[in-house]
Amino acid sequence: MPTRTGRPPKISRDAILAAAHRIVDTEGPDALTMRRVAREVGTTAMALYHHVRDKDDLLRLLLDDYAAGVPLPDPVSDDPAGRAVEAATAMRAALAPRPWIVDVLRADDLLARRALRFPEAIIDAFMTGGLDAEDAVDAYRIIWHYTAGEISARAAATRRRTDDRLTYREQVFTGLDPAELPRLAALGERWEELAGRDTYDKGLRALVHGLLR
Amino acid sequence: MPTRTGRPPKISRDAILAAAHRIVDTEGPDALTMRRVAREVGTTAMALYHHVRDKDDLLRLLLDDYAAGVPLPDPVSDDPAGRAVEAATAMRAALAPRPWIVDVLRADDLLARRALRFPEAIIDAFMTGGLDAEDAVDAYRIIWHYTAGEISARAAATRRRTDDRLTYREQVFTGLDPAELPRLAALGERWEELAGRDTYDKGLRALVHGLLR
DNA sequence: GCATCTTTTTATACGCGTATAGAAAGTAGC
DNA sequence: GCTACTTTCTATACGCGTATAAAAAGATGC
Repeated sequence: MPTRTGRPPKISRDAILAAAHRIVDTEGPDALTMRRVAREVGTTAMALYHHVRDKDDLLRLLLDDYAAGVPLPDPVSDDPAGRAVEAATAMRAALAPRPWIVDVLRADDLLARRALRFPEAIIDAFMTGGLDAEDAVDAYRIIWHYTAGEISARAAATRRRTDDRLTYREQVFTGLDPAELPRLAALGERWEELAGRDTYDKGLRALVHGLLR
Repeated sequence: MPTRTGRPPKISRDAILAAAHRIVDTEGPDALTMRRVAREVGTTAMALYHHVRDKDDLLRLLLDDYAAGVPLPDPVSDDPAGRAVEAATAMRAALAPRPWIVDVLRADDLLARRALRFPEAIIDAFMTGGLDAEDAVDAYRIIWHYTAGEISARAAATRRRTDDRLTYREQVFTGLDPAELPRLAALGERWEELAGRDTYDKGLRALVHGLLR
């Protein structure tokens, strides 16, 4: 008997998700608060908690929806290393504009249901390259850690820059003792410029090469 | 004339830092709130803001103190790759038990003043290995991204595990379609076990090898 | 001694995530 | 029609980081 008992719901998880998508799209991820979502669906913040476990849960659902829409391009290279690089690059390209996703997923190695194409492709590339299953999973997780670290560093740096703190790094780098820190002292003010470079691809290739060796 | 005008301070930055250290040491980083620190030094939360810019600033100062006490062991290897691996491993060992540091420093490539020994040693190893200054800085930043990503993933996973969500990953991995995701479907429940492994060293060596190639 | 200026401290307030308690609105058994 | 039971929603509250405004407490110039 599938009859439902209890007070009939005024809102649904889908409605919550739709509202959340609207808010993120139009006002950015910072605007996504439980109260804001509640207002959007015409209820109170606490009512949401009967449909999602907590805000993290909501973000995970949001990401899963989002991931479903991101295509994994067909591989171009035919060597395993090239395919691993391609898949990881696609994964990073999908995530980089939405660093909040990384903050949500850090713990879970990008394990959102509808994002699994990315790990699948990377693990497959490594196994094709001769690694056994365990080593391929290790390789994937290593690449994930690198990717997550790079994206969230980049996001934090951008946030910082829009704030104020151009000065903090300069502060750290002024008046270094060349006797104690010769390399850094020699770099001096160049750090600021060098630290702005996008090194993802370089690191990724080094990683893939080293892992397939 | 170094005479001070204005209302004499009741508290000092040093007192705030000392209190913060006490709190983190005895109650953990989650207990470190501005109000808690204020109570510890016998004042109100807002009074702290005349001595530190914001909570992030406080955390950075805290980290700087902490970094001063962590030794960088003398190198054992004499090849550059070995020295880079040693320095990075020491850096990670210093940070891993205190993942909150990584959250604070993500944007700044571990640029706390008194932690500069670590980048110095890593950049030096790479330059000794034949890279020019720019490539060595790139190499350091790549290693930092990897290290930061690994530490914060590990920390988030641990937090997750102490919570509840043993189930989330299982959820994602049940009922995969072997036609669509053959590699992952074949792994099945083994993921949980494989994802627990510590792959830092493996990735680090791959990275260093790839970067010095 | 008193007004002025500067620095620091306090008071109050906002929106955040979410814990807790209880009210509301249905179905089911009698 | 009444009571029990279940589910959902609402009200209230807590501690968080911190913005803003006002008060306090000293030095300085007259």
